[in-house]
Amino acid sequence: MASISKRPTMIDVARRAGVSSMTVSRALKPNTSVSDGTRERIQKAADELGYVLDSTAAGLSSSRTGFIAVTIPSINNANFADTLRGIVERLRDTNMQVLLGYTNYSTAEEERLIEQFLQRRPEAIVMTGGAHTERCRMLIENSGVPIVETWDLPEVPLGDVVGFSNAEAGRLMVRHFYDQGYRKIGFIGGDTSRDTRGLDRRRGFVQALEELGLETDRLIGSGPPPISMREGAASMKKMLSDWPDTDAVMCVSDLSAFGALTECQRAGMRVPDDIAIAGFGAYDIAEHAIPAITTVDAAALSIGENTAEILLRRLGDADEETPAPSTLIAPKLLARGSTVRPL
Amino acid sequence: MASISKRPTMIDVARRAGVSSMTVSRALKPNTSVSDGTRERIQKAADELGYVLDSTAAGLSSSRTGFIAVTIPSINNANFADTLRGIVERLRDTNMQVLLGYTNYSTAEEERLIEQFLQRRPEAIVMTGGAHTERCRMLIENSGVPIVETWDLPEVPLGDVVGFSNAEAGRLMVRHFYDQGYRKIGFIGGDTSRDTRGLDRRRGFVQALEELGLETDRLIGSGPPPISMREGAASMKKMLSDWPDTDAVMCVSDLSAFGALTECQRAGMRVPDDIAIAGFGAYDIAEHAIPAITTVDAAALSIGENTAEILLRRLGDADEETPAPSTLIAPKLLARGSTVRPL
DNA sequence: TTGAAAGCGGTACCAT
DNA sequence: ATGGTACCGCTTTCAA
Repeated sequence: MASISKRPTMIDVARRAGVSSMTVSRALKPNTSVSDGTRERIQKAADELGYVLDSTAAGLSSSRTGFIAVTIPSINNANFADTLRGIVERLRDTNMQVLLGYTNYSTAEEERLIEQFLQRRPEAIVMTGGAHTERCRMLIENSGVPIVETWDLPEVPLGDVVGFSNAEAGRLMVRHFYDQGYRKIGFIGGDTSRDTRGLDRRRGFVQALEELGLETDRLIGSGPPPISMREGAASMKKMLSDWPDTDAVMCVSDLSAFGALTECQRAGMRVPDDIAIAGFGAYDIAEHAIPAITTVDAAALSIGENTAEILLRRLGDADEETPAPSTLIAPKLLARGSTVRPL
Repeated sequence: MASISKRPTMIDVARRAGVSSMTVSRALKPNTSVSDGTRERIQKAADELGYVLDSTAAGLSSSRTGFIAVTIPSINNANFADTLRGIVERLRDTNMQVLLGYTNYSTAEEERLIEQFLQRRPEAIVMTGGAHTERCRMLIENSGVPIVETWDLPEVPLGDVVGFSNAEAGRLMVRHFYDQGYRKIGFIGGDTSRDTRGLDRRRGFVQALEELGLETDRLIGSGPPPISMREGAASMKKMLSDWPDTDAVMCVSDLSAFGALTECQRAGMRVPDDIAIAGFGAYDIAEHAIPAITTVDAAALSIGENTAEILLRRLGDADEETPAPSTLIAPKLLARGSTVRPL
């Protein structure tokens, strides 16, 4: 076991095993040419000393840090958590590790994080969305680190993209409302540029209303993200007060949709008979609320898995010949009791 | 700007500014003795070259990596996310960075993570709970890295502790039920040793029932964590089928409590008139459900903040004289409509 | 299969 | 206030 003093190094292990430190270095990694006997001896010596590889030194020497930097807007968000999980789980059996940061939906904070991360020499960077400060773009392009942008379809991508059209998600919902016979349709949230994805959903939503020749002024801004149940409830209250005859509302997320739903129920309204409510994100709550909330599933987990796959292809020894394709996810509408009247 | 070739190093900056690399090193950190003029010149040269510090090299040289490793059971859990946020936000203005891993409630996975993290030479490690594999304990003790265990009161702590008694949380709820006149009281979840905190809540719960001379067999196990709405609903179904006269149920978390609540509502039962339901964790959903769900608030955010504070005291240049105290959090019961009958 | 030597890019330490 | 130098612990490279 380790003595009370300094941590043992490869040289200590080498000495104990009667080999050079170079052989120790090899023996500790798979697929290296070290005779079985030597490898065993070295492994034993390392165990006895309680040796632990210093990947800081390894990283400096090899200029491969094994870090993948990932920024998400918020940790406490089931969608981004799922994407992160997809990345982490796909990376588990590699020697890559995720360096996580959350931006709190702020591009300034994102810039700060990226600047910090770049000092760690990550081998790739995964970001949520395509909205970045000018300086952030510059830092990234300057660094030459491969990028994947997710959850969005940036107009000027920094690298690969694994995302979907948020505008399309909004459009899908308008069509669903329309098919169900709703005509006085509103939207809650997605008003601020901090949440560009929410903003895009609202844009697509409004655009689809226009195409159908429907009114487009039933829009309630719920302020800066994260938008949760409280904001959803407050916004619905305002909606009902400003446009009492509204018959369908999409909320920027399922959480705010649940808040809106409870607000309606407190007001004694029946959902969907008096008013239809829908959300976004396919959260658990949407499935379990009574009535269940119609939502759009953007395949958060799959975004993460695809992202990791692309990265491994870029970094790993995988077939470099096939360039990793930008992956376009198709958002799916899940119609449920909060918008569909029982027969 | 950076050329197409290799990243510039301090030596490049030094050359350009006409100083030694040592002076560059100093100039790039605050509170170092470098004349204003020199510092400016160096800063300018660094900017022009697009220089980015390599903290891998810095870490190797100074044996201060700036990493704090943190393991939590699950990313997608508002409680742990809040604790993490408390840590990260307190650390933001320091040069410490969080290295996050999630164990999926598995001590084996925790061991794997810790082993990986130790190679990064973190300056401290924060873990959730006090349950670890033997090997994990050994690795940690061997490493000499300062530890904080959170969300629990381990019998044999590895270092500092910022937590609370989960058993007490269970006891609190039994007393509340009793005060409200409930006598046929059950518990959902917390049956597996993977979630030792849930298990402790259930233990305290059962113990308090015993002390009051009440039946203690209305226990539904909901299987391995994470326990969410679906499991809560299924467990409540079983509870109502096995013990139809149950009049109060605590669930291991607010998410499962919400699932249980919806199950009761689907079954046409009134809450709390026919049955009372309570949860744990003070999630948003507990506040916004109809009726609002009685819960226990364990101050997740504050656990994180306290943890970070302790770490900074241990690592930083702060007053070393006062040894950082183990911080005991008192869980608070929030009584709400799901257990309290209106007058 | 194994080893020797030269860095990787910074910082500690000691001079000046 | 600034510079020189050794060295952090490992891997790359080249030789044997």
